[in-house]
Amino acid sequence: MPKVVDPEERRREVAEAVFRVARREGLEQASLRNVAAEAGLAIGSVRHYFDGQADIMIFAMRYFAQRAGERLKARAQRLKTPDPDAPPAEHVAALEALFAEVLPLDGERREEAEVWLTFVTSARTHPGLEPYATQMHENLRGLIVRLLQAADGLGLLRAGLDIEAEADRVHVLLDGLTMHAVLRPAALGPEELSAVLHRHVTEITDPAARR
Amino acid sequence: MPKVVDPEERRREVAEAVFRVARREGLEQASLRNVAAEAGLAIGSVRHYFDGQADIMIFAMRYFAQRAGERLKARAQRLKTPDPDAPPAEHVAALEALFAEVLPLDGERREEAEVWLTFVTSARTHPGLEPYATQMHENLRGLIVRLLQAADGLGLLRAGLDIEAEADRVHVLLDGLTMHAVLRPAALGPEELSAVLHRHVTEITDPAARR
DNA sequence: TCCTTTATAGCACGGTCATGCTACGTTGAT
DNA sequence: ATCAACGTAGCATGACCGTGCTATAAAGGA
Repeated sequence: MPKVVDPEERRREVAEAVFRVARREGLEQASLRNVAAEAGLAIGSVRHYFDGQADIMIFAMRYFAQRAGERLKARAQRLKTPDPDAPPAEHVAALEALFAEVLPLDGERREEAEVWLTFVTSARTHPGLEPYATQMHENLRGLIVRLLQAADGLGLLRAGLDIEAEADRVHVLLDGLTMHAVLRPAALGPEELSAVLHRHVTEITDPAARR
Repeated sequence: MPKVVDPEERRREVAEAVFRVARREGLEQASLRNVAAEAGLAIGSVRHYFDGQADIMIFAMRYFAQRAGERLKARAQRLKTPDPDAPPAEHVAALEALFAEVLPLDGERREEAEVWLTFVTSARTHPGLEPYATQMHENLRGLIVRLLQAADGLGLLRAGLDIEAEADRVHVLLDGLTMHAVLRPAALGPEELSAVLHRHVTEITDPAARR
């Protein structure tokens, strides 16, 4: 055999090329030819690792969803403060920081958000991609619910809040912020994103817990 | 001449065909051929009214943005209660109803929202469409600011709110709701949309104004 | 050394695309 | 009745697309 290559690694490299093309020119330009050129591979080589163009798309989105899910979990783990004796204000700050993790506040996450928006909107008319859009959606929504439940358990939230309804509101707010950051970066920069999130977290938490 | 036809009307019919194709199969399928077939016209006929495919796209989005802007204005006009003696609770309800006007709560607005999302996301990688995406964005944002200022003038809002920041939050919330309604209709139906909006309006308005 | 396996490369085909150009009716004014 | 203007239709071209298929090169076990 030739160079001894990890096939899965190659597929991931191709997927990264898909991401770059999709960010730069849109997913509809992620043709076999364009992707191969972007990856620096011959068209025949790419086809050695995929059944066809549809296969590339599906792999790329599955890979993206899986990676995004793992990062989400890792960040949640890292920021989870298991210290029940910390002052409530710290818990509130930790909650806000966790929500902020999914916002495109730096270049890397901004790029990730561009790919995310491209994929989830394209999934509406590409049935093969839909399962992964659903998976990402439910991953985030599940995390939000768990965080709000934990916060409520610590008495951080305003009294009488409907957790499920508030989760909807936070979810919609975070995705709306991400969408605006991607589509209108001049109008909604990192500071504005953080400001809106801060305002929202402040409003759903108990004033007594913030002191 | 043959049938005596209003050219502008013809262009609008073609644009409607673009909307239908974009909703059903995505904007990337809105080729000259597909659009002509959808409009029930010969490909040569369509080309008689447009310079080319790019011209069709730009006209379609401009037409969409213009129509959406007019509907927005008309709805705002219709619902604007110029009666300063009405009880505050009615004013709050009117504010919420106005925000609800932009949400895809029925089939027609749902279809409109699908086209909207397709266009604004596509505009990111189609420079010719960007001006109209900006226009729609600023139309909505401007309306929200004016409504919040009017509400604040009537003393409906909580004390100490930053109108501009709150406008960002409402804007992001409305667009996030619309996006979720389009992409995940099963998870976020009309009732959930209304519930989230109601919760939000309740939270930014003065409790005293709601009685 | 040879030969099987695997990576890489690319040709050829049929299809769709946008578009330049030509041709054909149809219509209404002269 | 004639003809210029305009709507309609479609052919020809060249580009890009996905994909079936074949060919070459490299590597490691026999």
